[in-house]
Amino acid sequence: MALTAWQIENRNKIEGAMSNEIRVRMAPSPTGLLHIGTARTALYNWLFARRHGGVFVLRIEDSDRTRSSEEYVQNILDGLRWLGVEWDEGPEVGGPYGPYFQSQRLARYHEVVDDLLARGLAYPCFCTREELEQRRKEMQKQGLPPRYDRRCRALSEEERARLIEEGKPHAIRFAAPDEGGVAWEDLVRGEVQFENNALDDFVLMKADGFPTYLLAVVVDDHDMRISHIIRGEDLISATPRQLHLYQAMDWERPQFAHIPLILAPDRSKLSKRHGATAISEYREMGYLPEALANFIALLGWSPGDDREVMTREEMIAAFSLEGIGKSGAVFDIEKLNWMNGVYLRRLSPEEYVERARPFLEKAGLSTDEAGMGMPALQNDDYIKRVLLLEQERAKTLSELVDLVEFFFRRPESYDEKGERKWFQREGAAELLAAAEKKLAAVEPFSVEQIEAAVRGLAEELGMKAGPVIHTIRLAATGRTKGPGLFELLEVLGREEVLARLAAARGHVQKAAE
RNA sequence: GGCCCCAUCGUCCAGAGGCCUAGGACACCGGCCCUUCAAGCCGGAGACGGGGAUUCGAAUUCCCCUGGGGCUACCA
Repeated sequence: MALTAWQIENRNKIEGAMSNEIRVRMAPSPTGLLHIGTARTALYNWLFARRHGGVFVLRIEDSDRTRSSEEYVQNILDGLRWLGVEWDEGPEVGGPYGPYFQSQRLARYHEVVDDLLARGLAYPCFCTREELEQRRKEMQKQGLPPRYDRRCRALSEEERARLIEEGKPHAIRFAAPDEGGVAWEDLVRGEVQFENNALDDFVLMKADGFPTYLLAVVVDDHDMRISHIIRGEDLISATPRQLHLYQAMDWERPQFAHIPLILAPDRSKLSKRHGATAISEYREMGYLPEALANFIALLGWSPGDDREVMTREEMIAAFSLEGIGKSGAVFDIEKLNWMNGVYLRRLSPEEYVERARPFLEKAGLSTDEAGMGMPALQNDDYIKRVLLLEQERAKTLSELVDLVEFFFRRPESYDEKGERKWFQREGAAELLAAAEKKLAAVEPFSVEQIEAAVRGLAEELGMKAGPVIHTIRLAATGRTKGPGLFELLEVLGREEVLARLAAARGHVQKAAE
């Protein structure tokens, strides 16, 4: 761990001589999967940096030793990259202000704490968790705000030395001012102020030698020369304490912008119990990253006009902190579905197929395992044609699996309502038999020829085209909805179509007995 | 409970004193198109939480109430 105060001061003097450049950061803690809300905050920071030609830093706040995990770090990195939120400095890309993991910056936090300790702005606290917990309960019972009673602040130097000598575990607390107040000009909310007497002597360094969030963010944001802190509203109450630290260290404080939270339909903070909250889950559900990013960007921000579907470049050009609203936004998956559909339809055929294919493969639909006994159908071209027939209907990539399943598996049953309507009709079996015969003779087996044949058949039978089409559709797919019948039959291929019609005819006859 | 934040259609946004008989989008309803479903197009219903104040004039400013939310850890 190479960071020392001297090095940092020196470096800042050299590099920072005149860099009031915009530097923002996202500082997730790897204690869970990348959350929708975290991702949106990252996006806003990224957009802000790009808009102003600044730098976007990613820093991993793994100062909670017990809850952080490598697996989550990877999930966060992957999720951000997938969304197209690339960081200029941070894990795996490095940068001049690293390391970008708080667990690797321990010496620096101790350095700061020692400085505070030496100046009497911090003190060791020997209270145990249990003691603290009990006192908190008592205070609450008495209707008092549960603040630390500062008893260790009153300890004499001798007592402190003795307890430390004894090896008694202790945390380090900040000696917070109890008079006056703090205020800052929040870039989205305007002036926000707090009274100091509502704050208590918060912990800077835990007994395990790891910094708390409050200490680590301030030190890192300062060391990494962060100019703007754009973060969730849930951290608004952490701000006054951070401000006190900046003041204690005599560091220039950054600008703050607290963005509203993303809410669940019941208007509470979006959490696991409301369903999918992780970016990776949306990825698996088949949402396109550009659609998801576009959608979450609009949750709390607007370009100022009525534009909604926007490219990355348009968003960058239009982004501003003024465009961020103050109230929480409910995550409406219905609208996401719509927007994802828009993006899906706008994809070029090639790109669309490329993105959709993995979902079919995962479902086993493009392999022999599908067990359809249709080896000829497993080729590349077939999959492409199948996928293309559903491009305008799909809302998500994973939904495609169901939409397209009948192309890989013969129907084992038929849609109930459809069966009643089309199969239980007078002459249904005969109709299917006639269709078989007719389609057997179609040459070539193309959309145009198939259409001509089917319409011709209807005419010969003295029927309208509709019923004939619907009956054949049900026989060939087992369903009442889907792509245009002629297109669908062409892709399925003559052999398979005839087999399915025959099977359906058998089914109808059997049911009639 | 205490501290802090917020408040326009069901939802996401526009609206920064007269342009608002409040605009767009999703969802919803109806119609068109059509072999179904989707897509697309056309139309409809749908909101300024309440009360004061300022002003010639308020969705827009101020105050109060109400409602919602966040925080209140040796988590971040």
